[in-house]
Amino acid sequence: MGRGKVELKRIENTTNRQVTFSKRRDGLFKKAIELSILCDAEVALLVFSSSGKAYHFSSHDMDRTIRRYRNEKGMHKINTHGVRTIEVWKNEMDELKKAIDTLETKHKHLAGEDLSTLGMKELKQLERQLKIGVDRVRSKKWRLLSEQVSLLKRNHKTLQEENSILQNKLHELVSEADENSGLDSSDYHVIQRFIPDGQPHSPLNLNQLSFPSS
Amino acid sequence: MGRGKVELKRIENTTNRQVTFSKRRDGLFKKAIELSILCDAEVALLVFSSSGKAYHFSSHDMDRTIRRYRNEKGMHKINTHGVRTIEVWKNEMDELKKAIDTLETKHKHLAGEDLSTLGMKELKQLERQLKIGVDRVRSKKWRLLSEQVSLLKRNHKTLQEENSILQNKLHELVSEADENSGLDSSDYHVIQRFIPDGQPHSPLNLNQLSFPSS
DNA sequence: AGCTATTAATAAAA
DNA sequence: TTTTTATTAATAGCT
Repeated sequence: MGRGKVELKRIENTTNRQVTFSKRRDGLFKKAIELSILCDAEVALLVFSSSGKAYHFSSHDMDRTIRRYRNEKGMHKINTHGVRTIEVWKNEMDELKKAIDTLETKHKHLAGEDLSTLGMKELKQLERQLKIGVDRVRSKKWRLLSEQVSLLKRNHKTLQEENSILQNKLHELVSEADENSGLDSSDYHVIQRFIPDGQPHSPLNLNQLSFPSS
Repeated sequence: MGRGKVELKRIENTTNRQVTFSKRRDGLFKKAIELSILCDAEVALLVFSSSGKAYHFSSHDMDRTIRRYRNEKGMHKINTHGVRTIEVWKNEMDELKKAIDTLETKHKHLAGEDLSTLGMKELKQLERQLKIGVDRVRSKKWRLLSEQVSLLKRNHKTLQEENSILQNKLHELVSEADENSGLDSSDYHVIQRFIPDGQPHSPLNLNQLSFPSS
């Protein structure tokens, strides 16, 4: 793809070789990038010119890709060096640290901090996410509250029933006493004061209930 | 270089993507080999397909090239100060993992997931946090939008000014021509068509503007 | 996997 | 180095 074919062997003319290196290096990196994007592949490329200059590309994280490569090979020959073990540990640590960084950044964004790097698109997405979060938290709060209320109602009903039974029994006792031992009406009224009238104490600790403000 | 151009973005059709991967992968490795031979360069290439299969090439020794890369980056970590025991490493790892767990849990809570372990108090706090986040994101969005709008306005004003200057000049020219060479009224109307009437093209690329939906 | 119509890369020249 | 141009090489869409 030029004005003539080229043999696959070292270009002896130095200038020519350098020019060709520049062009083909650019082409190679372009192709590497295209492959990684078009085909969703993980690609890492390292190039050193004969003069010693370094060029590199990695679609993901270079260390991660190298690690992945080493793991592939490592399956074959486990721990021949012993040094590798430490390398592996280090790599794992690096990954964990990176994961933490990512999470912390996300967390800050969700808290509305460090937003200066975000564009309108990201901000909109973030707001959507936050709204979903708020909605879910609210619905969970509501569910909790409903449970507590229905528990209260059940309890209340039970108490009312118990209460009316107690009232009836008390009335019976008062009537019996009235008939059998002739107490006067003032005594009756004293006893009446101890009969609750439909507002019993609740055994529920009301401090455990807290109502959402919205 | 095919029967049509291809956008630089992930190929969505799976079959197509796999076929393209095979072809371009072969092409990429061929190019890498050619570069290393023709230009006497040290090249290392690692590729993982999206399905996880590994492919690699290195003109010299892979580990040597990776080492060279790490040296360039100054990645040579100083491991000279004392030998760390495995216990210490483990502890550090565990701490990092714990930190990740904590962050992930928080993250889920902010997304409104896994709320079952939370009580009303925590839910209220969470909601408050989320609201703060939403407010901040919204205000950031608003600031961005305002900037975009004021940019637009400035631009618009400039254009209007330019426009009226141009219109005046055009009118002057038309008047002169009218007086000096006695054009009839039909000619004048032809010229009139080229006088813009206050709705100039904007040099701003309006696609760069995105307005929040709320 | 092969086969072409096309596009992309690039060798040589300027 | 960079640009241009003539050729060769790579490959996208089909079969």
